[in-house]
Order: sequence, then structure tokens, then C-alpha cells
Amino acid sequence: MVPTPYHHGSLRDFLLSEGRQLLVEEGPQAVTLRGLAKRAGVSHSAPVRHFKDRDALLDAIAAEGFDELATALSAAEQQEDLHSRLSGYARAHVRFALENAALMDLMFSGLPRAGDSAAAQAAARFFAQGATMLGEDGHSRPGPLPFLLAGTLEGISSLASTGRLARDQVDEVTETAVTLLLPAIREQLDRRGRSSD
Amino acid sequence: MVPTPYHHGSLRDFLLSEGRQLLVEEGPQAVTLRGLAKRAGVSHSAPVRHFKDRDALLDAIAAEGFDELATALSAAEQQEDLHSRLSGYARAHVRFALENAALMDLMFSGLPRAGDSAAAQAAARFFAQGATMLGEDGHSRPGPLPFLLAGTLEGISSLASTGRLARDQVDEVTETAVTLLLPAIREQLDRRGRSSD
DNA sequence: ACCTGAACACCGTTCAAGT
DNA sequence: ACCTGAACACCGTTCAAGT
Repeated sequence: MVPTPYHHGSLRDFLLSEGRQLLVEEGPQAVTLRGLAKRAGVSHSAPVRHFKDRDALLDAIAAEGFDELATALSAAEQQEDLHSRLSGYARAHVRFALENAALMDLMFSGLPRAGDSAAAQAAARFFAQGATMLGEDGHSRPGPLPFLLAGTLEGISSLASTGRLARDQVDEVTETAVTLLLPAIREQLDRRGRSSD
Repeated sequence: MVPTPYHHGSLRDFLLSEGRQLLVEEGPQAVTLRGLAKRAGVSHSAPVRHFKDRDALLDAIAAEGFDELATALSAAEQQEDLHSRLSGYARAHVRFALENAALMDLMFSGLPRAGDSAAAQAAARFFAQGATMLGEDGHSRPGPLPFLLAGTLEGISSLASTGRLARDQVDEVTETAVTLLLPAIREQLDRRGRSSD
């Protein structure tokens, strides 16, 4: 077996996917540039060609995470009635978080270092998607509901993935959140629907 | 000035307070055992006497954080009517989070390594306090509302301290959360108040 | 363009030894 | 009991040099 040369960008892909896997399976302290280089069979300074530093790699992983999360949620958004749509969205969010705890942590609790980073842009797309589902047009400044929905789901996810909220109670808490948010969201959607102002 | 000897536990206090300050002001990567030892004017292996390893120090800092947060919230719990109580509790939580972002991150997103650690016990006290305010008796398993309240506040705090939720919208989102949670909480309190079952 | 290898300045952790 | 100093095995990052 000839060792793969990792030319033409394939090292970049390796760093991203292996880094992501290490992050989720062993935690953030396990993703090191030197360790990844060793796994790739490449010199310890090779990764720098593709990611300026460790933070740049983590930023790229976070960006992928936001895109993946958005994809995981988009199925729910196709649901016909509002309750199913919201409920499916919420459950998909929490499920993704439970399966990718350390990744979600990186995505949501990592202070965005630059507004124009890949992660910051992917995050903006993710939040815009949620706002759209709640009838925000994207022109004017979003109201409180998109933030409240995103925050609530993030909080429930965090409690669940740190084990503070028991697995068998996650669905109940999520559904309670949806039930309490639903009337306010419905009212907002009705209002926006009526006047196209 | 004779350099302080740091005998009899005063090094421990120094590591805790200086570590906490570094955490909040410069981020988690700034709190290193060697760096703290240098600041204390002590050999790099001295801290090990007081904290087994870096995680043990962070755990102790997190424990202090939970106790402090609980104290910051206890004032609001004295409020007479439910709405003021809940609203004050929520605003105090979010305010504390904005002033101690990296600390809150450590407290809430750090996966608890041991159930009997100081941080785990302090966290349990914190969550129990919230549950009590919502009329949970502590005997039976808590219902969804304490988790939903804690999760929502944590989520809003996280969005705010990462800059995704603008400062001047934080109060509006928090108050919306309180308004939507209030009827469910009131109903639960009424129910618990009526039947002492 | 992409990678290597040496170098530098940091880490955490362990352990024999000092007071 | 508390701290020192050397040692080991890791890091991130930089940079001249190779292909």
C-alpha cells in the first residue's frame, strides 16, 4: 500500500472529517493539528497549508456543523400544519444535538472570532432559516420569537447532552416547549399573513 | 516586599480567584497551571498539591460559579408575586451570564466528569433551587417546567453572550420567555398548592 | 502549490528530593 | 504538609528548505 500523498486538497478533507470525528467522539482537547497530521501520515506542519491555525480548523468544522444541522431540520419544515412543523423541527434539533454534543458545543458556545468566518456565515444561514419558518421576512429586524425558539432548543439540548436532563424526559420537555411557544408563533404568522406590510 | 509564601491554603485561594479572573477575561485557554504558578511566584509543580490536575481546578471554579449564580438569583426569589419573582429570576440569570460568559460556558457546557465532584453538587443545588421556586417538592421527580425554565434561560444567555442576540434585544426576549412560561408555572403552583399530595 | 524538518516557546503531569 | 527542579511527552506556530 502506497501511502496516500494527500495532494490537491485531500489532506484538507481528511483534517475536516477526522477532526470532526475526534471532536464528537473524544472531545475538543483531542483535536490537535499534530495528532491529525500523524493520523494522516504527514509531517506536523503540513496542516498549516490548509488551515492557518487550530482555530481555523475548528471554525471550518463548526461551519460544516451548521450546514448539517440546517439540513437535518429542513425535512421538518416541509410539514403541512404548524404544530407538526414546529414539533418536528424541535425534535430534530435536539436529536442532532444529542448525537453531536461536542460539535454543538463548538458551534454555539464558541465565541465567533470573526463575523466573516465560514462558521459565522453558516450560523447566520441557520438562524435565518429558523426566522423564516416563524414568518420573519428577513428585511426587518427579527422579533423575539426566533431567538426564543433557538435559545430554548439550544438550552434543552445542552441540559440533555450534559446528562442533567434524563434521556427519557427529553421528549416531554421539548413538547412542552413547543406547546407553550405555539400560540405566540401562530399569532405572529397570522398577523404577517394578513397584512403584507 | 517578601514574596508571600503561599502556605496553609492561600495558594489554593489564589489559584481559584486568579483562575476565575483569567477564565472570564481571557478565555479558558488562558487558565493554565503553569501560568498561574508563575503569577503566584511559585514553582510550576506547586499547584498540583491543591488541585490534582487542570480539570480539578476548573471543576472547583465551576462549583464557585454555581454557588454565586444561586446567590445572585436568591434575591429575586423573595419577590411577592409570581410574575416579579420569575421575571427577576430570569433577568438576574441572564445578567450574570453576560458578565461571566466563559464561566457560564464552563458550568453548563462542560460535561460533568464525576457525579460527586464539587461542581456537580453545586449544580444540583442550583437546579433544585429553581425547581423549588416552581413548586416541585424535591421528593418526586421534577416535571418538565424546571428544565424548560433552566434551558430557556441558558439558551438566551448563550445567544446573548456570543453576540447572536443583540444586547438591546435581550430584555425583550427574556420577558417574552417569562410571559409564555408564566401561565403553565402558575397552573402548576396552584395545583400543588391545592392538593398537598 | 504542497510538504518536510528543525526550532522555539509553551503546556500537563510525574517524581525524587528538599524544608 | 508544602514546595522545588528535573524530566518526559505532548502541544501550536514559524520558517528555511526541498520536490
